[in-house]
Amino acid sequence: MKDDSRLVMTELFDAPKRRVVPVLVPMPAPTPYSYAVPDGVTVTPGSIVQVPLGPRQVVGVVWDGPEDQTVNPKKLRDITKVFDCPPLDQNMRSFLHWVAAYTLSPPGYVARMALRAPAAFDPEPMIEGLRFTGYKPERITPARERVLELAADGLSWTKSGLAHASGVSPSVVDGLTKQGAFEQVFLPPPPLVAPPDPDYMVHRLAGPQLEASQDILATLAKGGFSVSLIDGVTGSGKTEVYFEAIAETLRRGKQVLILLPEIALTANFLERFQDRFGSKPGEWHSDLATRTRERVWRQVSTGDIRVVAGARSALFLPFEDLGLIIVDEEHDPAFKQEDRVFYNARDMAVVRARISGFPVILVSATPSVESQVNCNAGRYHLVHLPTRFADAAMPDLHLVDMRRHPPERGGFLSPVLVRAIGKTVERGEQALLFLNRRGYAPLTLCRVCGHRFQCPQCSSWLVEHRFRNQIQCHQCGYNEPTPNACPECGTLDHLVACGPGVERIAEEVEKHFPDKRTLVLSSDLGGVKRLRLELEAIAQGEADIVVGTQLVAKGHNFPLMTLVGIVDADIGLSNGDPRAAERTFQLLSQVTGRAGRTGRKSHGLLQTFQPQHPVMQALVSGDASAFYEREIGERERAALPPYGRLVSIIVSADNRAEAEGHARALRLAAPSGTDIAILGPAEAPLALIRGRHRFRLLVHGRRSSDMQGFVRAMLQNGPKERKSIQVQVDVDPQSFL
DNA sequence: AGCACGCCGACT
DNA sequence: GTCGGCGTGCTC
Repeated sequence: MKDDSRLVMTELFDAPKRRVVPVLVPMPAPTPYSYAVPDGVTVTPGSIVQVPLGPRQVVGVVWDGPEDQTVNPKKLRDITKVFDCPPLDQNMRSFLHWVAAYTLSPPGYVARMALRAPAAFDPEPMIEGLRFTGYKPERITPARERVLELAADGLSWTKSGLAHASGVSPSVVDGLTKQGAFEQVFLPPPPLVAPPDPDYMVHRLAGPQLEASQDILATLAKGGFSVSLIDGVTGSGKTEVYFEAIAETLRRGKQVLILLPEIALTANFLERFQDRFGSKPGEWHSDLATRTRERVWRQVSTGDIRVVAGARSALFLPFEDLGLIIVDEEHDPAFKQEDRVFYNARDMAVVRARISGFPVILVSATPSVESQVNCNAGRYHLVHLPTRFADAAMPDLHLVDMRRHPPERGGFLSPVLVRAIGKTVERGEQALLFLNRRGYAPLTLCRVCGHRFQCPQCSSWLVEHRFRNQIQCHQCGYNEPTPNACPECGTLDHLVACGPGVERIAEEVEKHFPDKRTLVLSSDLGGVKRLRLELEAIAQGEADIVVGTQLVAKGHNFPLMTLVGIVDADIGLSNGDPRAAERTFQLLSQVTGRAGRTGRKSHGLLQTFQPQHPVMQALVSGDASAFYEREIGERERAALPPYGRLVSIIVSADNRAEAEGHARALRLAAPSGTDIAILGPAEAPLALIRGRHRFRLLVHGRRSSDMQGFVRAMLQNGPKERKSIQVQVDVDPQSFL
């Protein structure tokens, strides 16, 4: 016994004092974990390290702050490895910290978003190359001759490059190497993209475009943090304006990030960039090959890539020296991430810029109401581009009152629209019909017994798809072959399709114009390749009438399109979403903006049952200011009840079903009359839109019973820390700005 | 998040 | 008698 205690004492006194640092690991712990730093290893806050976590090795970031004294020293494990790459700098760490606090997410998850490149943390390996030694083997064949001719300049070649360039097989080069004609050299890996040249092809701007760009450049010249919103109609040249801001930032030696909704990150955009800057930007999006992703990450962190065009996750790349963020299509809901860490990349871009002290430019033809409010309040600087440039006129938009001009029985197109299509195609121009509904008909029922086809998994309606001869659930993906008998009463051939989808509209169009070429554009017909081919074909004039879903709204230009018909402008206006009107306005503006870029006169016809609706009025008048005023007022009125009752509860859940389970539990637990809004953190700014310091609560809890108890207690006592559930209260993000 | 442990229902 | 469902707990 005595010996034992002596042993313990000895260990206590003699154990070398290991340096301990906090490390953020990719798991939902509320604080960093502590790890020991082995002798001879140096780390600083921001160092990217590999550490053991349970049975596996994970990537983490050495974090700021003192080590956690409470952790049992026996549990401490050593850092396995420090990666040879630039540590995340102070600004980046502050940003990650802020995002974690604001989105109420575990900091380890947020950090992981910055480390989404499995093997990028060690330097790229050198490329093996060959260089001519000056020695010519005695046996020279014609193939060898060609190789040596090329290599005679003494520059380094890769084996495959040299073989390819001289038109021989790599084994010829191998042979020459064996003979001693080449020595092995190591070359630094080539950059993914050449550095962009800010003065490669300067656009000559004029009129409102020039004024807008001077305005933006003046803001940039002041230096430091700022937010500008470029508000300009489709075709007004917004891109050229922000390209000037990019050029100026590049001249100052800083990196630039262009955030785009994933779908807008097209070859077309990259080419426009290349035309202006002489090389393509680095790309960052979800279907990048792993290898490319790693190289982009690496070269962004070392500063080799100067401009990145990327989807929302590009915001978390570790730029070496970022100096400008552009958020194009800033109103687009694709900037919201709604799993794990909930954030809106547009807002987090503003925060990243604020922390690092550089400008942000938001860009949209139809700004979000939030950004409009921020402009009105003077927080954001508004740059207005009111007109299209050159000969591109805005299309003339008109409403078709469906009560006065009803379609033929069984049809969905009013005679007014049918006539307009006829005139357009007779002139040899194209017409686009927009309907945001895939398939043939959104609902099928039995005429005999009234049975409605419903999804067995999730109870939404099954949508008939005639092209595929299937009925599908658009919610969960369930599908089965289209039946011809009613499963309820067994009656044959008495199933009736209710309402239109794009396929049904195409059928109606073909009936009216049997000798014209009608094409359906819908996301469920083939992959990206086929879609690209079809878009190309349309641009070449190989279709007369195109019937399309939402995907026609984005990016692609159809030069011959002079008529856009909105089959049902009212869709989506009454679905309970507080942003329904805003979304409809944005979507329809985008779709109608597809027409009229040709210099020819172009038209848009919007079929509606509500011609007086503010959205319709805003669209046809071309003046959205009254609409925005009204929307802002509506948000005010819809604002959640005052603090003291529940304001909003942001539920952290694994998936949507689970979140809805929590919502049900909350409604059960709360006394009747209590308003409960369940919002994701990405939605929270909606409730906070006027910048009032309302409180927001988060319940981190996974069990409905806990939630019920929590809600009861909170309604009695007011929000405060409880031991079984973490409650965080934080304030309006605007107070940060 | 992953992963292990542990306790009850249907089957090689 | 085992295989495997997911509820619970743990990782510095």
